Amino acid sequence: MDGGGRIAIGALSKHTGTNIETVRYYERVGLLPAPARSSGGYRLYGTDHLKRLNFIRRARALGFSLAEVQKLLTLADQRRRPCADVRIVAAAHLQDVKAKIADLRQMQRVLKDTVARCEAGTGSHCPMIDALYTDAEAAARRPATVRR
Amino acid sequence: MDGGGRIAIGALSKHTGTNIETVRYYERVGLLPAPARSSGGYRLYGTDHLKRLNFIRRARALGFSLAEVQKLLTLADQRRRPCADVRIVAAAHLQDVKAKIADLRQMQRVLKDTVARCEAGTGSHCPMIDALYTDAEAAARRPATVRR
DNA sequence: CCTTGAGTCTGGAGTTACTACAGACTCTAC
DNA sequence: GTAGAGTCTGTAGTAACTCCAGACTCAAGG
Repeated sequence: MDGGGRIAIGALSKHTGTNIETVRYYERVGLLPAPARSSGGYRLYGTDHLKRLNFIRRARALGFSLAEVQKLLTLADQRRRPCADVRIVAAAHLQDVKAKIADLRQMQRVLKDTVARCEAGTGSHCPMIDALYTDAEAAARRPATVRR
Repeated sequence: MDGGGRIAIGALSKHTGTNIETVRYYERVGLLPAPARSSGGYRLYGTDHLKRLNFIRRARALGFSLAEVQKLLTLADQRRRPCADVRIVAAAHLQDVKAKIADLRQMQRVLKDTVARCEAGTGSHCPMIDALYTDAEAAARRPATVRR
């Protein structure tokens, strides 16, 4: 059970839906252990790599940063009751997600309003541009946790 | 009315809540026009710069990318009815924001569930770790438009 | 006039999480 | 043995800043 699947990087990539370059990137930054190599230097992965990579992808899909994924993996690696620690990481991330949703909803509200005024307006100037030039009220107030 | 406020970068930075480095960055990438200089090479800004920088910050606070801000500024600069064009940019961005909210809500749901199971669980293994190792159902399904 | 301390200058590197090459090499099947 | 697909390394690019070093400027006080 030490994983002897012996698959090349392309197969691993396909099985996990991960870009080949991304797999190598994960290895470079230490998320995925360096696999065995063929005589010619090809990476050969086992089932343990497959599992670990799936773990990473799922955590990423839930919005965990690579640093958080690293933490979770470390916790998962040590058998003895990491559950409380895991919960701390996950709960913190959940708070993050909540804050982002709140921010985005605020954006959405202002955007909707302004676009609506834009559609209604028949004047010579644009309500959207006006808002950006002169409103302090709507935007620019909050730090905005969400980055693009 | 061609803006002769003559303030240095630090003052501009304070007035707009923008980092000094960010102001220079905006100039470098062409969002903010290069201001006049003092004899010693200090940047000297006028009220037009102040207005433009405020525009940029408000648009950014609404989640517009710098490329979008660039577009909006160009549209704002040309007097003749850019409102329809502005609305196109803003509406597209609004769709973006909506999609991100949907994604984040999905994340939030799964995270909440799993954290809750984590809190309830008294067994020896962690439901969060389990989910990441074995669930295909919850995560990894959607491409996730939101990046951190 | 000189000094001092805060402000500003430039250029370059670092951040996150990848993605995209180029040019060389390997592997497999025929 | 050769063709074609797969893989290798290393480097550079993306977005939107942020930070740093080392040099220079500016305004006020003595």
